[in-house]
This record gives sequence, C-alpha cells and structure tokens, in this order.
Amino acid sequence: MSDDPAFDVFARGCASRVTLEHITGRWGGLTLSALYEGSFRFNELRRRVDGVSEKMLAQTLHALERDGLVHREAQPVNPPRVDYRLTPLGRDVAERLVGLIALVEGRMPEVVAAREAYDSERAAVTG
Amino acid sequence: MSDDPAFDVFARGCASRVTLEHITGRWGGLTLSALYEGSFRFNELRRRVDGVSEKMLAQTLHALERDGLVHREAQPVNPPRVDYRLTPLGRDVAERLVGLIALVEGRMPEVVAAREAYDSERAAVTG
DNA sequence: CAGTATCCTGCAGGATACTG
DNA sequence: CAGTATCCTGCAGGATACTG
Repeated sequence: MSDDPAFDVFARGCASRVTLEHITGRWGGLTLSALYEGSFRFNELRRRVDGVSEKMLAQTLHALERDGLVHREAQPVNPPRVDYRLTPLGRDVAERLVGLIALVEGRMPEVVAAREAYDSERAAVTG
Repeated sequence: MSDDPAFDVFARGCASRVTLEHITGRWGGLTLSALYEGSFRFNELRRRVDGVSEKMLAQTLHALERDGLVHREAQPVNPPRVDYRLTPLGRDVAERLVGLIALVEGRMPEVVAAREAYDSERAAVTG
C-alpha cells in the first residue's frame, strides 16, 4: 500500500501491532510503567495498578512475559514467591512509555483548556 | 498512596489517564501516527488506518480534537471537505508514539525469539 | 501467596442505512 | 464527502470461588 517502511504498523495482523497492543493496552502500559520503578511481586503489582483484577493482571503479565518484556522469577518456596521485573527490552520500552506519560501529565493544562473550549463551543451551538 | 509525583497515573479516574487512553487506545495511537505524516481528510484517514470503521474513526477524532491533539478544519464547500491535522501538542505526543513504534518494530526479532522460547518451554511441560 | 477456573455482563465497536 | 443514527453481537474483563 505504501513504500514507507513504517507504514505496515497500520495494517491489521501486523506482528508489531499485536505487541504494540500489549504495550499500550488498557493494563499493559500501566503494568510496564509500574515495573519501571522496580521489581514487584504479583500482589504488590495488583495494589499498584489501581483497578486491575487478578485475572487481567495475570493475563497481562503472561502476554508481556511471552513478548520478552517482563521476566518472571518464581522461587520454589512455600508460600510461593514470584517476582516480576523488566527485561532490558522491557526497560527500553517502558522508558519511552514513561516519557510519554510525563509529557501528557505535564501538558494537562493545555488538554483541559482545549476541552473547555470544545465544550463551550458545542454548548453555544446546541443551547 | 505514594509521594512519587508520577504515581497518580496509576489511579483510576485520574484525568491524564483518560487522555492517555485516548492516545494509546485501539484507534487513537494509529490515528495520531497516521496524522504525524501529514494532513488528511476523513476518508483518507479511514483508508490509512486499516480496519477502522466510520463510527470508530469519527469517535476517535472527536476525542482527540476535544483533548486538543487534533485540529479539524471544515471548509464550507459542497461536497464538504474536512481536513484533520495535528496541533502542536498533538505533534509532540505523536512524535513519542512514533518513536515507541519504531523501537518496537526494530526489536521485533527479540520479541519473536522470546515468544518462541516461551512457547517451546510450555510445550515441553504440557506435551 | 500466586495464581486458575467459571460464570456472567456491559459496552466497545462492527454493519447497515440514512442525511446535509 | 463527511459524517450521524440504529441495531446488534462478541468478547474484554469483572466477580466469585477454588487450588497447590
């Protein structure tokens, strides 16, 4: 469709688009960002990522582990102890994600102002 | 819950988390990345963002416009002509997004290798 | 603790038809 | 062309109970 080498991310079924969805998905980005701050156990992560269910955290961690972004280390003790941390690749990805989050957070005043302008303009038309 | 100023992104209901979801959502990221390459009309965008429906593209563009990331310019001609392009803020955000995509694309060999390792390990246990 | 298994529901999002 | 309106469905993802 295009000779631009980056264009194929827009295609459905593109392998990198799947990975991107794991990274930027509802829980993926939050989980990677949380792990950017250190190594955490399953329930520690659950507490850090507000609103995530057991099921979704497990599913998210599996996907990220499979993609080579997260390393899972299970110690054979009782009760079990499992630690999750970023791989080098995961760290590089998380770094960009954290940068994006910081950018958005820093510019929320602009976003809020834009919303107010947008809403008041619509209100003027409708009302 | 934490004194880390960046920690509140993890909280549900946090305003920046909503914007982040628009940016990284299923169609938001793809749309911003497409617009990073220039200005496009509605149906041009539809063709560029493979798989997006009219409804979802309209909805995505509304959200991004409201957040001040995309500028919509409607010319009062018949048939109508509407062009979408990034605002300065949208450009800054899209730049990071494109960087993230490039990073992931460039390191897909690692991802693929990790998947194979993960799958063969599981197959060894199950089979 | 670190998960898995099951059941269930809301809503994201697709398909289709229509409009200024 | 650039959308909106309606209807409908699959599945993301929550709640709950259970397990090694």
